[in-house]
Amino acid sequence: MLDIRLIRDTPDQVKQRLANRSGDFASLVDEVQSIDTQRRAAETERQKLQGDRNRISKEIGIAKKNGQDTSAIEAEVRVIGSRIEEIGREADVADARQRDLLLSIPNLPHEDCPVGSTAEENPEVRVWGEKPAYDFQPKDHTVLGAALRMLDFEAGVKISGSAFVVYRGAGAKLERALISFLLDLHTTQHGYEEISPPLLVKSECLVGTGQLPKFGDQVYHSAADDLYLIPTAEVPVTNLHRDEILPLEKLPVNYAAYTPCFRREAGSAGLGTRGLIRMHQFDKVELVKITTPETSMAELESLTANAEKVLQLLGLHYRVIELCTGDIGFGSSKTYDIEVWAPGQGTYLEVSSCSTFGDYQARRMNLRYKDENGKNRIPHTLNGSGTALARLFVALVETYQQADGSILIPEALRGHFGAEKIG
RNA sequence: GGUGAGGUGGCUGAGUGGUCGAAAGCACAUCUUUGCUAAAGAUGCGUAGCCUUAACAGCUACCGAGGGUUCGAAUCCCUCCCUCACCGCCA
Repeated sequence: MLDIRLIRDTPDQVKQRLANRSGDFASLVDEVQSIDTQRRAAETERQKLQGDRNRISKEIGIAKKNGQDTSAIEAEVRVIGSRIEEIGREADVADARQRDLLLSIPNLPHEDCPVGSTAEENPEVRVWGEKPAYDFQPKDHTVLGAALRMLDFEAGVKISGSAFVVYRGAGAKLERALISFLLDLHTTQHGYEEISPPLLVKSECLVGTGQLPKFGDQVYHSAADDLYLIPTAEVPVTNLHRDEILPLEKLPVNYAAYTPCFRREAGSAGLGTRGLIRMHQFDKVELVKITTPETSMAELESLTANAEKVLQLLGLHYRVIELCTGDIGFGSSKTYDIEVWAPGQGTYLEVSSCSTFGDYQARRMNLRYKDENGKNRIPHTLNGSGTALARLFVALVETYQQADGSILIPEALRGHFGAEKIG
């Protein structure tokens, strides 16, 4: 969430920067401001009264020790007590309301973030490789997957409904090989620590990373236990340090985690019509960093480079775009998307979204670090997919398909897959 | 799931209704002294909020969480959570 002091001191600047996002947040900022004023007035009054009560209660203790009658003075404190209760309720209500409001206001886009209103205005940052040429009509991964008995969409529907899939045979093995290839790359070449977190988390975690309270309809929830299925490993992994004060030496923190991800995709158009591209459950290797504010922008570049390395090693053509202010996520202050080319689709597919959240998530989860002067400061959090598996699977299979319907395994993956081709 | 024990500051640990935000020790920081790969002493050393300031200071809250009793709660009562041990069940 945003720093209330920033809103208090420079409300117009805050509103101006939020105005570049999609959605209107000016009225929320106004409301936070007026609640904050009320809250502080009530808080000040409460604290003054509490001080009075503490002082007089001490006097009662002393008087009683001296054997004096204290009934009059006790009655006086009783009046103060009921007043404290009254004003305290006001303060608590205002405090809760203020927190709710702050949790509903998105992060400020970074100064570097290109201004724009829709995805069409996202600038292309760079392109790697080029679209492969085929002397035959490249097939869609659903066709290839069915022919090679790798993907069974009917079985997914039978077991769990639309937008679920069963990987089988070489498909299941390819998925597994990709996971271990990605984890090995990031842990041995890029310096990340591997994390295997719980897939069910408490609501506090989702508040911490920003999915709650606004996007509760997008996550699966087990009401009986009040636990949520993670929509991304970002949630449990970033929250590893919720409510902690990290020593400076521990920064930057670099974590890589493979997990399945679960998304309800409520309101998404085209669910279930395009093979693996948008599923309720998909695998992903996520990269998470916690850094000092001074280094976060450089770390965003290296995080993005780490994710790009995956596609480079697999020889997949991709481009990097930067999201404009109208398209970045709720908690993000700057985001790069990596889109891989899928020949069978004839489109680019987003396989990674690399963002810095500035101190936005850290403030929500009360995460801090001690700086060189021993002062508590708020670190920056970053994350990016390194990469999403289902779409990577699509790009890989479609890119390396051969005229005879078989699929070549790129060299970098052969050690993990244990064969040179499928089919 | 059952029974028992317990949750106090970075750690250990005292504190069962009244100057307790909390003794003591350890760790840590600064300073002093002696000197040499260490010792002694002094001082300081939690988090958040409010109010202020050039800066300091001051006030309030926090002893697992929430509620209750009371003029006053770390301390008494209730509910919940967690940890440990043993038992049961189980991949």
